[in-house]
Amino acid sequence: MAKYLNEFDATMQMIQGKWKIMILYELAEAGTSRFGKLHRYIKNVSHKTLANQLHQLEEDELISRFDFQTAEPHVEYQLTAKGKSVIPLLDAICDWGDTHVDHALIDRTLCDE
Amino acid sequence: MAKYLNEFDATMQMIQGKWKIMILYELAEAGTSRFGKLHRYIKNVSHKTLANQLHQLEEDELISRFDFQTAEPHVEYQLTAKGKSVIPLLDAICDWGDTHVDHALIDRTLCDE
DNA sequence: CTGAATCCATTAGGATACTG
DNA sequence: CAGTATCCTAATGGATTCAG
Repeated sequence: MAKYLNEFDATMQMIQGKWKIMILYELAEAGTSRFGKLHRYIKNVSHKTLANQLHQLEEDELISRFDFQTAEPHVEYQLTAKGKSVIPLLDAICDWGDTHVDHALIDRTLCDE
Repeated sequence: MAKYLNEFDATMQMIQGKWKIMILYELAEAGTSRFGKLHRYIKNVSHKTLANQLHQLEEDELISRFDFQTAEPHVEYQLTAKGKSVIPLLDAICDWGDTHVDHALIDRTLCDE
């Protein structure tokens, strides 16, 4: 059981972060994306914070980063196998919220898009 | 999709907290427990923090609190139906970690019991 | 375009002491 | 026993600026 608790914490560490789910979902949909594209897609995220969250996701091996090494900087991000495997778990968390969370409480801050 | 993201955040809010999973798992096993018993079961948690987390879980309606109103203070906590429904989700998070998290990284801080 | 560095506000959680 | 109040530290994330 103590073993499981550590794995719970480790998993939570990987997926918690204000914008991580949006990054993961966007990469799951688009397949691949660049820093600027993610920044435009995820409105309201600060430049620094997006860089931080991408770096954490990369450290946890949920996403991979490929630098094209051209004169004009060009970096692409995509899900790793591990990253793809976590998507159904995120879906499960959303689904539980869908049926158990009071919707009146969460209709306040829809992404302004 | 934005809808789902809000439900993800709402769910994460409910289950994130350093000791919440231990509280929920203990109540799931024991059925009911008192403040002091939880404090003895969950080693290392501070008095104040345990009180905080119990209060949050109660606000989110994952647990219920019954005060016996006797001379000698006596309060019992137990899972609500909503609280019971979240246990399989917590299990799913643990299970994902079990198969996808590097065990070398999490064997450091087993609960010292 | 990508990203690192600095400064700042907010929050979670621990230590401790106090109340009924 | 159960809970509250105060003080303190560490970590998260935003605003902004600098660099390659």
